Amino acid sequence: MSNKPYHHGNLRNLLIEAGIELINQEGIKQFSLRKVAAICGVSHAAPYSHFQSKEELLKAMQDYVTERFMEVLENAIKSCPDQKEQKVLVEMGKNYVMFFINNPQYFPFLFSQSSIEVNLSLNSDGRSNFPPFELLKTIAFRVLGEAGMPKEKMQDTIIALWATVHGLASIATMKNVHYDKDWEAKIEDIIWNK
Amino acid sequence: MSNKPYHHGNLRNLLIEAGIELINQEGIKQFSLRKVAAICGVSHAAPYSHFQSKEELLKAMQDYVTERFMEVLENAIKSCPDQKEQKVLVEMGKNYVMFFINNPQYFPFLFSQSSIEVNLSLNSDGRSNFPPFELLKTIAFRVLGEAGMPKEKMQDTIIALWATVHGLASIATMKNVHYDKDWEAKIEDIIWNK
DNA sequence: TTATAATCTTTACAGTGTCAAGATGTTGGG
DNA sequence: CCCAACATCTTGACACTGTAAAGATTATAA
Repeated sequence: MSNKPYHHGNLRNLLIEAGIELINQEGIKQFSLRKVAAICGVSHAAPYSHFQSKEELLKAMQDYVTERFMEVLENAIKSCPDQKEQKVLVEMGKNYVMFFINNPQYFPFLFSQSSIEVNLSLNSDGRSNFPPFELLKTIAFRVLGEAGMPKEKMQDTIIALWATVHGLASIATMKNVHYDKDWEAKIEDIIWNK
Repeated sequence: MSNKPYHHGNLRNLLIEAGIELINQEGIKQFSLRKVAAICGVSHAAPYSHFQSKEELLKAMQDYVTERFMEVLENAIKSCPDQKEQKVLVEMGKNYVMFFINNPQYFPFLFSQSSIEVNLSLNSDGRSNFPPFELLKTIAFRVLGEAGMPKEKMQDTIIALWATVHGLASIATMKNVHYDKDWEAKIEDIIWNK
């Protein structure tokens, strides 16, 4: 195992962070391996010591962003210590959307090429490789169950909830969105009124 | 004006159709100008007689796909001649999602680079450059108005409706979606229960 | 210390978007 | 009918991309 500096410091992590920085500044369209290498001050082939291909670096970057996304969702859960009914779901939804409003480039970056596998079934043997959705499923399953919702309706409800916040995030991160009110409050209303 | 064959037939339209075919087969990631030119049997620089850049060809292809999308939405409206209450909205939503389930590559193609401008206000001076959303807004505005919904609530409701179907389309077109029931019926339920 | 392995550089190659110059066909005015 | 203007297409070139191979450099372990 080697996660420590060899020659040039911990180039692997540097590439990931510089890559994400590049995505934030220029968008996924302008991203290139050679640019990231140049930013890190190494030759254009150096990344191949840590990643087998451009896709592998992108995958590592996506995992990193997904971890930040998870933290934001977990913050929503922590902010509801009592976890009154569906309040925690609304908070999660709000944070879901706000994460992408605060980092608009992340939405197409995470979801456009989309190696994300989706499993909508609620039993534990059906897992998605996208942890945020698994978290949302788990919390929603518990909250809705405690609220007395029959298992039949739960799957549809959870899909609808996910679709709504996911769609809001997608729409809110398009170009030139004109909206006359405060997003954060508005999103909360929309999720509540579902 | 010249929409007729000059040298090589109507290369402009050929490029658009071949480009969309390529997107369908290999996805947006594998798309290249030179491939499309080769498919059409012309030299690699020939497209520059009809499009100023690769982006312009992609834009024309998006417009073409958007027209097909509009036809599908308009079919939903025509299929509800009585237009009973919200039935037409459910049909539109169902067709919205099914269009992308039937053509999974179209979703990232239309929405990833996303030159789409969004205007969520309901007065006519706020227009999106994405006709499907304008159509959905118009129909929803009329239907919900007839149902007696106050204008205050309409904006949120329409956004929520759009976000839900848009999110469903996004989720349904990810890789390896496992779902244990029939999409078409399920989508209808989800939209109804909103 | 020395051999082995990990890391990085250099060089090379095919594929990409785009531009400039020229070739080829089309059209309209004399 | 002819020729000039024009639209269309080809050829060649350039910079940039991802990636592979070979070699150089440095760390690790025996």
